[in-house]
Amino acid sequence: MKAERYNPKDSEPRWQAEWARAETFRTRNDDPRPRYYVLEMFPYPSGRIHMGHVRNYAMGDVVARYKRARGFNVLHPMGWDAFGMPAENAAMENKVHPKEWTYRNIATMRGQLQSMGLSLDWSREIATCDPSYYKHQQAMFLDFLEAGLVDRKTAKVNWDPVDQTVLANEQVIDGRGWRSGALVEQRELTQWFLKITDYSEELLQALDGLERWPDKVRLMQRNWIGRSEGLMVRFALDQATAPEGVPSHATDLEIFTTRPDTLFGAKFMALAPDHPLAKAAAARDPKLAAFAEECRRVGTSAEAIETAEKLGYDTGMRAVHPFDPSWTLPVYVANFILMEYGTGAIFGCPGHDQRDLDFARKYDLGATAVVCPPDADPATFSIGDDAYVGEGRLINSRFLDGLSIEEAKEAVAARLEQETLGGRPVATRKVNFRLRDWGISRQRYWGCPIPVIHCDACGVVPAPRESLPVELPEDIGFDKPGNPLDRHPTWRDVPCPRCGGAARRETDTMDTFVDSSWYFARFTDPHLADRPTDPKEADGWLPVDQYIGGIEHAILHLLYSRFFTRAMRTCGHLNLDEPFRGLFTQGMVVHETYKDSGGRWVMPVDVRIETVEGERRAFHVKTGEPVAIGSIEKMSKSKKNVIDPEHILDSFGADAARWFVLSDSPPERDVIWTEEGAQGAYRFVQRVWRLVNETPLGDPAAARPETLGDDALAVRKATHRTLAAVEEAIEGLRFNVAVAKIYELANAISGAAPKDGSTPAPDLGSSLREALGTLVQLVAPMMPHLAEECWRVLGRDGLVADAAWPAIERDLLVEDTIVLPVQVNGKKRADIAVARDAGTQAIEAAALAHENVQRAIEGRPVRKIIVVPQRIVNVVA
RNA sequence: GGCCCCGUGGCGAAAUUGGUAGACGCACCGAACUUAAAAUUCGGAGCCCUCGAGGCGUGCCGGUUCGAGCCCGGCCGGGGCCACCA
Repeated sequence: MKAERYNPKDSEPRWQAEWARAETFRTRNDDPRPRYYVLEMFPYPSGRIHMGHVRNYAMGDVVARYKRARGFNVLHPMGWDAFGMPAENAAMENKVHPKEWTYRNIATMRGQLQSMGLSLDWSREIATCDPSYYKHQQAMFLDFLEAGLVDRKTAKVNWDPVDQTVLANEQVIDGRGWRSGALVEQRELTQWFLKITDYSEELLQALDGLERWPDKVRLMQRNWIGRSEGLMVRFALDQATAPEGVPSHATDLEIFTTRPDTLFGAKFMALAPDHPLAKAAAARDPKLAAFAEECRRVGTSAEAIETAEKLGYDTGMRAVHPFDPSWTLPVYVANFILMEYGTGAIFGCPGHDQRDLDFARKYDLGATAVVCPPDADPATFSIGDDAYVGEGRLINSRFLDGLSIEEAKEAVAARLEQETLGGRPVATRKVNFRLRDWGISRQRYWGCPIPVIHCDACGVVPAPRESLPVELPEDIGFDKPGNPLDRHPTWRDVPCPRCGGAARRETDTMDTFVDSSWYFARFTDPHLADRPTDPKEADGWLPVDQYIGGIEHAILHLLYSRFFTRAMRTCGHLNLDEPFRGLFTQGMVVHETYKDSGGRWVMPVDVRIETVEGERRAFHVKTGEPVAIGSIEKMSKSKKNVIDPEHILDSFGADAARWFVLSDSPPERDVIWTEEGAQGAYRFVQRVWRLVNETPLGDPAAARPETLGDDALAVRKATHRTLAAVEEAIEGLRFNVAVAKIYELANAISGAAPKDGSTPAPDLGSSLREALGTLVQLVAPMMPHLAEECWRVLGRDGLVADAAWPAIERDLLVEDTIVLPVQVNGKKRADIAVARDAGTQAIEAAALAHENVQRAIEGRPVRKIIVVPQRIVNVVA
């Protein structure tokens, strides 16, 4: 009964059609079973899926199918992060409308994903560029506006003068726009901000509760939020030195410090070039103005920071030390002070801050040690080339001398809080965050319009709710740079909703990160017309039980979503804090690179690998010429080391592709795509098919005999051991381990089956039948089409996709006799077989009786025997 | 500069979380089947040697322990994130 080879090209579309027909993966909100929400980060519709998608969605699909089998009502939806710049770039390059380009790509990619056989509920599909989606986003913007969560303020941005748009920091390369190549300018623009900083403390604290998130991601977010505790201290300005034109109220200079303990080591003050006091001084000092301009020009984005010299300009002003009216400090403007952090001003303590020390050495400002290391002599300790930032006790600090750093911080805060300057306390305790508000204005067309109207008389007026969605106009052109919305008078010019006078729409659109900050909530009830969410459904499904995506979103997308969920809670759209209970960040798919003799990159499809004299060699398939094998890199068009999933799905089928990206590497690590590995996966597809078709099983109607022979029992034990192991591996998202365990079961089955094709004894036959059924079910989450086909061959009812996960017979997991390794002085010398419940004394006796053990002891007295039940015996002699 | 992660056969890796290191796969070697190849099946394989009931072995050095891939300290190498954050 030789079976035909399994043909995925025939089988896969058939089962996909069957699942669609039976609505197998349609999820109903009124299903009473416990809920489980699996979500993979939705794709940007760039044109075609890539291997990263295949890996991401294969993982999510394993979880989704496994949880379905375990009896959960699983929500596993898919959508499109469909707004963004590539659509506009395509419009400019290919004269195709962004909308048309985007929807065409969605159609292509939907087809590709469907050919992967994913257990998705396509009835819940959403695209963020669809007015039925962004309508609600606009409504929520208005909600946030009313709730005080939106701000409008000026901020410095990277401005590309050629493309006439704002660029994100990542889009500025060596000070030039990534598209236009034009020198980027720093511009002050009035922009919309979402007040994520209102939730700084909460977003930080709640990280502790995200136990099923990778520590790495939590740490990255913690650092990004960047909480620091310190003191705001006001230094009086020495009025004799204050230049004219400094506003009379600016009698003091406020700084933020985390090291108030080092106040007696202060040598200078430094201001950001944009600090109001610096600007006022610059107004009367052309040289200072030129210096500040120079600082601005260099900018802070580039990595030139590493090499940038610490530069300062002495304003001539002096600030009075808070603990000594006779002690004044020079006030510099310095290029390394950021206006955005703290107050844009610092006091410099060269002794205990390396940057301050560098600055002080350059301008000869001195350095006094005020913290003495525990092992140093306070009388002689001084600062050399390195600032001292470690623990110690205070010196040279008057009333602080002898205190620890913590005690000194407290003492300084306590005293300065009591003192006043101009009627207000000199110092206040303050928690500072690195996190900034989220600027969402983009000068682009292909994004969600910000629903406000600008009226000369009334100012900023929200678009009336009944006018939503503010839809993007479709009659636009990309022949000129800049935002087409700006050049579209019939769209832009509208009457003011308040006074009826001439007004114009906001032409900025929202950052696309806004779109992806709530899509997971929309999936819970995606066709709701009047509200973004039904809070009952959102609360019922969320938080997402398992979210899977790339580590590149560790900060922005995941932090924005955490903020957005809280903002939505504030506005009554749902009632929870955290969107994602479990987060998994998967690794990339990487590939070798190839170069021909001319140094040109060669695509993997044009390369043939051979082993010549035990060495891997590559040749060009067309010319036959040798090709150099280069390093393994992330798949990229520029290095041409890209494998098109479509090609793989075509030649090996979806099951083999899925199986391969799940095997080998642990899912959080990069997986190397190799032709051999893909073929290996395909071989396993065929092997399972052969096992199911060709393993002789005897009469299918025969009942399993009461007593099993050794070989039949071994098969049953292997089956249930594998079942337990695979279950644990999938629960832990350790798909590579699950794959390995499945191989072991396959090996056990082929090892136990009669080699000559003869009919096995009834006990073995029924054990093998059970083993094959279990194998098919274990394989089903990963290779669903093959599994359905095999399920039918085995004569089982219905779809394996609907079948309940097999129950483990725990009795089969425990052995009556176990083999224990015996060590002598930590080196393994023997194995002994003992009863599972053998007592310590019996085990010790058996161990000592073994001749290998006796020989290793060499007649020395046995000092101690350690018996670890079920594990090991160690004889210490 | 700060913070963090990772180093195990030729390769990807596994190791019940302190208890037999190298499961499983890829590549490789041998055998069977075949006119031949592919496919398939069976078998081999960490390294070293004097081939033994042998020695060595999880980047390197040291420590804790009956016992360390796993814990602690210090190096070396690779990678990531943030980056003048006061």
